[in-house]
Amino acid sequence: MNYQVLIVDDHPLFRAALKGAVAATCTNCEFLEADSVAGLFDTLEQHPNIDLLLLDLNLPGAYGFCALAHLRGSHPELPVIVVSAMDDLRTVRRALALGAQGFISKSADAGSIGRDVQSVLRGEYVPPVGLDAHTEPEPDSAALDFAQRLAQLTAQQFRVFGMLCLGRLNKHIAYELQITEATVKAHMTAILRKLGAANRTQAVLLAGRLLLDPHEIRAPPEEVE
Amino acid sequence: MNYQVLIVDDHPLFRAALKGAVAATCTNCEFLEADSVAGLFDTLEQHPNIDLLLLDLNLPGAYGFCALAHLRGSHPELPVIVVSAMDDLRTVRRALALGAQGFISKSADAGSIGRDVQSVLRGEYVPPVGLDAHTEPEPDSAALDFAQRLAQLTAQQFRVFGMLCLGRLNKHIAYELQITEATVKAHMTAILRKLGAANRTQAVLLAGRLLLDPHEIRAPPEEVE
DNA sequence: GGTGACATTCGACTTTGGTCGTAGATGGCG
DNA sequence: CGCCATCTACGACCAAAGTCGAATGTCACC
Repeated sequence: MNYQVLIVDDHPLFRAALKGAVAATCTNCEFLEADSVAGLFDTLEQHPNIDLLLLDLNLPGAYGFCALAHLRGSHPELPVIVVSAMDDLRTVRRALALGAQGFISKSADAGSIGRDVQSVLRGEYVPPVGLDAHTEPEPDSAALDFAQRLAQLTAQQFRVFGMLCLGRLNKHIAYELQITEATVKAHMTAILRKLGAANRTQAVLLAGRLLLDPHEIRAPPEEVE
Repeated sequence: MNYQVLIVDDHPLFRAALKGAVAATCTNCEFLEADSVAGLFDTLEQHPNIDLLLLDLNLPGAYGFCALAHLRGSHPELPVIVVSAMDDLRTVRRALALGAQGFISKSADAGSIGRDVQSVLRGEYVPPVGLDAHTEPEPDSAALDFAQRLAQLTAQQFRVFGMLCLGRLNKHIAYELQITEATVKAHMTAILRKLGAANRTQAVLLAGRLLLDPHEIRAPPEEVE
């Protein structure tokens, strides 16, 4: 029985390196690749039996933790290992708090990466530095609340949300998704309701909670919903 | 000849502590206080001869580095010392890159605070840990570019910008500032032009550059201006 | 096969946002 | 003083955003 592992990173060389590191210790692994958030969700639709996802945090589209948050809602059974160049304690803690099953620093060596992947595949991964996603105090309840709201979005709504976070007009979004502007607006209304925002500007500000350094920000938008 | 020192922090106790620390080593200092960004600029208008500003980064209104950026444009002659609970190297570097004359960690003791303030008042402040704002490599050119754009805003435009960053409607902003919605829209048009944004959503996304951890974000809004 | 829940799509309508032109107020400068 | 630049303010006009109701399709479940 083969494992199907999906590697998502925008850097082809790094995807190859990751693949090599995992293949060295996991002889029965089959690999899939994606280089963007859109490609990630497309691949998940076409291959519903993927066993593990290796997800880079710095993907084109500036979703940051948003993609992870939505993954937890749309594919709750799929284990995700976050791969990131940023590996400070706060980033690790947030990734685990948002539902990642593991965290791999991009500066880790191939051996430990292979071992960690194996651990997650067997369901026995233990986060480093004594972290425990479940007993740790919640680092930022506002961010977690927003993550749960993001998880409620449907696939199409999340695509719209992604382009909203790029500052696109409804017209552009409609063109990209090959639908009418009226439909985009309908999705937008649903998105705003689910995210608890009064308009798209507030939605973007809220999304900042999953991108921001929480120590640098305060006073979220008031009068929400 | 007395120095006029303006202390801006939302915590009254901490303002008092700062005042005490400075007064201990600076016997000819006169103190002014403000607890918000609005109060800061109001005070600056009423007292044009202030010699030094102690500015907390975590002020109500989520301006983050935006207030500092605008200060550099609207009051280029006024020295600013940033006071912050966050004192990691990146935060210090960014504050100095954005034009702060000094940086004081909130965990510093009264003696060193007094000494640093004296140094800045005499124009001979040297940033800690071997940092030099001028020879350091620019940490984030996109953020610096946006800071320069922010510096071009007029006082009233910056007030509008502040409420924009809270997700307010033009109607609310008009009510707060006691002007017509038409006027707010005119200011908004000027703001968008100066910031290089196509609409308010992009303006908020751009503002994120001065609030965000730059390592966590990528892919700024495209098709700007 | 029927039924209910929900995703997706869209059009008509209202509200909000943004541009343009304009006018008064202010303040420096020759 | 007259002149120019700038800030502030406003109304009229058009574009974008957002709401509501409704049609279609899908899937699970009885």
